Amino acid sequence: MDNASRSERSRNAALDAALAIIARDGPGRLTLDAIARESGLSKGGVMHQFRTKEAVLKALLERQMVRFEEFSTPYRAKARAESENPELATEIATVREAANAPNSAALALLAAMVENPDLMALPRDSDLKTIAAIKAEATDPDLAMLRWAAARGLMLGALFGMSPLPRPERDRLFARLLDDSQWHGLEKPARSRSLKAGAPAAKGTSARKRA
Amino acid sequence: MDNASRSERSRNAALDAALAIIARDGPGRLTLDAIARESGLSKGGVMHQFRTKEAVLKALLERQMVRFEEFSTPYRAKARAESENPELATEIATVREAANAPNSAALALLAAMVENPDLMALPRDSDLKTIAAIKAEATDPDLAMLRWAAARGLMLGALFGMSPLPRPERDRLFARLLDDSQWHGLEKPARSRSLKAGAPAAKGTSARKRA
DNA sequence: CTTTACAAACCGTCTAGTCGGTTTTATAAA
DNA sequence: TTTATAAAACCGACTAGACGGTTTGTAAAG
Repeated sequence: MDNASRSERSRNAALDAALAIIARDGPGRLTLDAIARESGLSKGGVMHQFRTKEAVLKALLERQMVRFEEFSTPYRAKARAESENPELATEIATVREAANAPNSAALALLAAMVENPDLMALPRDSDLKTIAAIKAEATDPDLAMLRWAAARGLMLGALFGMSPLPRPERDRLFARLLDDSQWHGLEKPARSRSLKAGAPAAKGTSARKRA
Repeated sequence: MDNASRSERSRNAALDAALAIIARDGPGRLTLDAIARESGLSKGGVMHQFRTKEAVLKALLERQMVRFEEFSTPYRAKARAESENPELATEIATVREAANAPNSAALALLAAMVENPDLMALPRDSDLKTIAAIKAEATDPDLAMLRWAAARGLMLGALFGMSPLPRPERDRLFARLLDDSQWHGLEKPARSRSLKAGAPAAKGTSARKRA
């Protein structure tokens, strides 16, 4: 095997091992020795591929972000044709993917946060763009943000073992979040101040979307 | 000072110190020596009150849970008179509190997760009951769960520094989540299960999209 | 022959937990 | 109140091991 492939194989083995450890034992147990043990490499081998532990976390974070982009890009292409809010739909579907994948990106995020909070800047910047895109396409930006927040809440709950929602229920909730037609009842135009007390005109105000 | 008070004072000092350290330096920096330094106690004093580090985390988690119950109980009493979904309203308001409090329960949760994921069982059990109560009172349980999930998403995003939502926007979103009148447009009756006696059974098997 | 990938022993530091000893509080007999 | 004794709270030096990272050595690729 040539050197490039050999290196990549080792790097991936190390990152896979890191994910497995975080998922199984928690981010506090992620050590370089543990990575070496779990991956089958020696510690020297790991350190040859990553000069520091922080480099491992950074690489892990970047790899996971790439993977989710590989999922979201084709999804977005399809969603643009089918959905009223393709950016929101893409984000929700991607987050659903993260919730269902056993070794998700969010685990990497958690480990990064523990070790070095600065690493969070990477996903945060990407989030900023996502949020802007979601708001830009929405008739009711706040409602869009709430759908986005709900997706995140479901994912983080599942990931951290916090919310004990069974899988089928989670799937059902994600499906409802994704379905634009289920949210038209309460959209409020972007620029109007809150009309809490007034006549809400709940049912039919939604038809004037782009149809 | 009598022994009981002295002990409690020391225990609280240690837990306060732990929270401060997590908030300031991150959960990775939480060590027994750091707790001793920050609290003014000696290492031996800390170890006398808590036999292991895990015991510290457990006590911290439990204390924070109690505190949030102290917030939520009177809120629930008021909400029962004012809201259609008092359990949901209470939970959303409590989660908002956690998002805004500088030394939140969620920090303790984070530290526990890092050190020993098994400790998450404590809040998980409490969550189970909350979820059941929210569903029981809802005309549209899935929608209620989504409002609940959105609140969690907002809180966790703020906590982890993940979502860069500015404070006023977060407040606005929480307010909308809390306001029952804003969610009536899309409620769907609970699926045919005897949740509420005498509830008019939904036509057909499922929640079909509204035309 | 040079460079790259990996192995394994090793180093200094940090951390959880221990231990013998000291001070403070509790109990109660004188 | 005083004094004797025990128990609980507290201290800080110490230890064994884990940790991130380095160094030295070896085999394969180029």
